Amino acid sequence: MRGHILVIAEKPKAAEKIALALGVPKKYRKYNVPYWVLNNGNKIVVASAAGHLFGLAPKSSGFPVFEYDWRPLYEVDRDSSHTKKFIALLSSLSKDAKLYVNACDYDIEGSVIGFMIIKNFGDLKRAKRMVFHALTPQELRKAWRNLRSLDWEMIEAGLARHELDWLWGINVSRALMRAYKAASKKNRSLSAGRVQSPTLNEVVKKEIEIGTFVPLPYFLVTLKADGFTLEPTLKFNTKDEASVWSGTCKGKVIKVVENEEKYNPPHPFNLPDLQMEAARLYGFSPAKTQSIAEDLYLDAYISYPRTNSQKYPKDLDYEDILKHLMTSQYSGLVKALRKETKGIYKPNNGPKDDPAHPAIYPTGKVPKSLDRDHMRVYDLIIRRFMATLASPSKYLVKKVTIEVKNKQFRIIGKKRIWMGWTLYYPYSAPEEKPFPPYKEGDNVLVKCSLKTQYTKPPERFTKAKIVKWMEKVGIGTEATRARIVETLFKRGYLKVVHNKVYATDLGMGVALVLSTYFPEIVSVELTRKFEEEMQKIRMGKKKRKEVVDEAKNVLKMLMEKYKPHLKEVGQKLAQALGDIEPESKCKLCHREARENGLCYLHFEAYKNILEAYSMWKARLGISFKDYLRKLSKMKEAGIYVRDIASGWENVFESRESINKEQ
DNA sequence: GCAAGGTC
Repeated sequence: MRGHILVIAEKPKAAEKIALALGVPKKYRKYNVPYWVLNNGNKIVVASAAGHLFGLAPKSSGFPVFEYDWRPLYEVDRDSSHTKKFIALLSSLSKDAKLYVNACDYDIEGSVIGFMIIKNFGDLKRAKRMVFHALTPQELRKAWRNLRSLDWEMIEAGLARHELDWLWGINVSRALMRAYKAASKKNRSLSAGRVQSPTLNEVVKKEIEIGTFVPLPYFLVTLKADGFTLEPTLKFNTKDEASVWSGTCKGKVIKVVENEEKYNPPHPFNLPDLQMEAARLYGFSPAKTQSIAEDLYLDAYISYPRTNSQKYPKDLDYEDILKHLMTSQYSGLVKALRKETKGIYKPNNGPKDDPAHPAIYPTGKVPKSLDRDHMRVYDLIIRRFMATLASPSKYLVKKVTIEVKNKQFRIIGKKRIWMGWTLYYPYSAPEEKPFPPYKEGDNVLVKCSLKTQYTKPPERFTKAKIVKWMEKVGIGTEATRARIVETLFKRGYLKVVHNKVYATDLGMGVALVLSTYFPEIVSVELTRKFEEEMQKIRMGKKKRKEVVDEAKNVLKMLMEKYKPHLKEVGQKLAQALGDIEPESKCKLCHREARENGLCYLHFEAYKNILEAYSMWKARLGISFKDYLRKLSKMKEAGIYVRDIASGWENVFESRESINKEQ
């Protein structure tokens, strides 16, 4: 192995593609890890990492802690024992190499992964960076001809990202644990971080909103003709306004338009879209879908799933994939697709992109047997793939405009006249609606019905919706979001009932403590700030040390301010976990009383009840007592609102207060 | 023991 060039990829799949692009490689195995050797004038050895092989570890168990080391990941993290054999191989292949090429993904993490390997086992003075944005042979050969010097700014930015997350995460987590231990004498894993804490805070905000929600009454008038509902329905604040629309009225058809509407195929799957669909159709959590997709990937049934892209690779051989699928249960659909496209495949690529990986597609390898859940995800991917290549679906749409009391309403009928992509992926096909039988000039009898309705609280999160929210606000990555949501459950901050997410007392307590003492960490802005700092380092405008020192100073200051409150914070957390009782209890629950003898949740509900009454009185003319009676039984009303409403006389003891409110 | 980020 003397004098070879060692090329380091981020993962085995990429290593293989690089090796195949650079020549005719021979595949070897050592420590059960594959690597490739080829000769194109130089002896080239292509091997790979498996993501990060090194991680940060504290130098002490103190608090706060600002000293850390880079250590092999398998020493630091129990779940990373598989990285040991990669380290062993890379260490062995690094001996006597004349050049080291970092060929990991071209992003700050890839720069760190390759850098740590070369730093530990090779020689940074004889190192180069290979820069490519797709794993196609052309792109890889071009990158090989244009090897760059080591990308120090990217490396520094990546190292800083690790250090900042570590400093914030470990210190704030320890702050929580120290406080809890001081109050309860118990050890318990508590945590906080740049991504998990804003996520927790968002769920807690919604929990409080739902729990203290007071519905407002309004009046809804629905118009119907021959069983068809007219759009829109009418909303009124008072019964008087609504009563104009009652009984049977005359309507006249003033316009009938029939035309064809086209619906384009869906976009190729990225991971968030796949997770949403699996959640919608099968109730799978994002973590479950991701883990299944990873299994399918490792068995080579589908392409790399941890992607945000909605675009297939430019040179993807669609016919080749379909040809293989002919031997599967999908052969009927493949035939139909070939027929309608005449073999010309133009995917409906979406707008989202990912520098490292294309959208998810099936490789064509047909699984022999899959369990039910794997089959469901595989089926979604196959069908979605075919649908993206198919033609738009067509619907005949009949829009009838009916005038009633000088106001225009519509009835819309929809009939599918061309299946198009909905044949392959029926799960998001637009719904058919019966055709209204009217023609222009028809007189129709319209029946009005009046209903009292109540506004609804915001919808609860599902796990999939949390992941979607994280994506929307730009925190976490494809690979980490679902995992971080699971962390919140593992900590006992969140729980799930019938697929809906609830914040626990502990979760609410932690969110409250963090918002009070470490507001930065519950804000998505911390991620923005990190990103700006990384950008500055990459542009050479700032040094890693400056950025890290600034963070250390901010944290030192926050911890100094926090320390005097350690005891009360600990008590709060211990109360939330039921380890200790509060000194003065809320009149309605086990929580600590704050105002009017109520905890902060019941007090918030109390305020909302008082505030909403004027609206109820104006709209329904209801007495305060009846208002409370009604609220106590409404499912739309928050749980704390119902507690207050049904316990009002015990809590406030008097009709006097009731009369006063009237 | 605690983060977030890669990937087996």
